[in-house]
Amino acid sequence: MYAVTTIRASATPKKFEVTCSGCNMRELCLTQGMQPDDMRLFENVVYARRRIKRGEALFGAGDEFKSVYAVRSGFFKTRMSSEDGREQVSGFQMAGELLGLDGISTDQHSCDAVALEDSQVCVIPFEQLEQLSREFSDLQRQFHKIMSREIVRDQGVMLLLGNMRAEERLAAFLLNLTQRLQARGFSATAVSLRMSREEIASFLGLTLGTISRSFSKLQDQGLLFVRNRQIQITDPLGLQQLLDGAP
Amino acid sequence: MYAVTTIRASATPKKFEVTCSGCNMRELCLTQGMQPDDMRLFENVVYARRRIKRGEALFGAGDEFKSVYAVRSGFFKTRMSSEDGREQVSGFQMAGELLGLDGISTDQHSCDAVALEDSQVCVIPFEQLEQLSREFSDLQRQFHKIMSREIVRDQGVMLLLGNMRAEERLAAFLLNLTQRLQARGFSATAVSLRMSREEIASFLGLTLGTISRSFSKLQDQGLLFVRNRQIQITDPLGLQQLLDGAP
DNA sequence: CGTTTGCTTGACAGCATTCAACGTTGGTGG
DNA sequence: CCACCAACGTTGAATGCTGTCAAGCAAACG
Repeated sequence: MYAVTTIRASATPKKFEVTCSGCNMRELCLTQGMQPDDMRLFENVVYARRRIKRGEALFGAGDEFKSVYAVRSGFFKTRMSSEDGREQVSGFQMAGELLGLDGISTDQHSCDAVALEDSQVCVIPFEQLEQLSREFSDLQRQFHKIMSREIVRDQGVMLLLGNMRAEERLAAFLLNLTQRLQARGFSATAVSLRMSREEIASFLGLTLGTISRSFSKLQDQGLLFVRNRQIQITDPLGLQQLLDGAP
Repeated sequence: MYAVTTIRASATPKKFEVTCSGCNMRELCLTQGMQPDDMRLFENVVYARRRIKRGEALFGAGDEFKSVYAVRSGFFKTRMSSEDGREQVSGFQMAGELLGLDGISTDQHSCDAVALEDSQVCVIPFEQLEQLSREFSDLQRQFHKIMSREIVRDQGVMLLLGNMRAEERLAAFLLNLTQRLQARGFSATAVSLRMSREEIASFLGLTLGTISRSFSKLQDQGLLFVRNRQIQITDPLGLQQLLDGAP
């Protein structure tokens, strides 16, 4: 169905000059709500960065779990597969979001994380994260919130996959994407998709053809303009109403 | 689609004599891997129990989040809904499993937890859980593993909802159920379902009719016997192969 | 014993998949 | 700079799975 081959990024972490306190994602990341002094200590733990080239994997299913990762720049997808080889994109991650939380449960990652464009992540060794979060309750609380948010997010996707039809799924996907982009200072109406139609399809439990058709239909309804991976949302409320009101 | 009415259980926590160290679910619960001495301290936090009658809610979406709950006996479903009223069962929980983790992210529960039979839960005040897990790394680690396991579980459901056809979904559901029951000392082949066909359908993103048909088909294939809510699995490997091999 | 609820089954319609053909884009090398 | 190729995306037609609706039945409950 999808290519199983996975190119691994070189595992060499590099040290950069950027700090958590100086990071413009700090209010969306683990450090949210931390005291400046505590953050200084946290920076001693999160000193390593890793560059991941487009198409390379940050980690793969089965890899030993040692760290979680905060996306510093770029864009990722996570992809899981069942024993028989069925694959599915389980999420898309952008700057400020955490990757690797799946690995805690078994000390092994259960999905692949692949960069959709050249990216950079902060490496957060998990042992040390746990240790620090034993000392700083702000950090502990924020970490728990992030894990919980991931649970709630996944359940939202379950609702989407279980209840919505193709157009609604795509609308929900686009709205979610634009909301997250907006929180990062980007336009809420002009989106440049980083993922292929096939990846969107996989994430939404549909096929490439259905996604393409759904884009066309949303465009015919005057809700957006599609030009390759450039999406111009002309009627955000209309998109939203696709989900709220009666179909 | 589904009834929205939710009867709330009386909020009176009761104290029982049973301790964590004496609980037969201790190896499946938060206390797994804890030292006996630490467990004693933990018991001072987890002193309250709540009885929930069949059909009553342990908590509901929007309720303030104060505690997580460990199922001591009985059986629950969690149910979420989107703004427009679409509902979906997001999971079924049995003894030893944790409820309420969704509430951490926003300090409000985002789903309902409803007892499918008369049940009993241990109330674990979250503030105190965080405090204790700052002192005991075993507890901290176990809690993180449980949250991570929930993430992985949800992603497994996403894969099911996104990729499988009706019979496969039902097979996967039954296998998952029997595995969990087996881990609790019950038979892996004789299952007494606690949920209705409609609840199974909602969980699997299907309709009541399709579930009923799928049960009949699995029975016709000689994989199991259905008699109301009593399921006798006669060919567990065959069920498993439904998922592994080519459909 | 009657009523209600839950479940099964049939017929039909609809939405998404499948398969295939065609068009477009972007990258590569001449 | 252009030509070519491969990957990606769009669209059409036919198939098939699942949803919908309704009828009938069984089980549970009072």
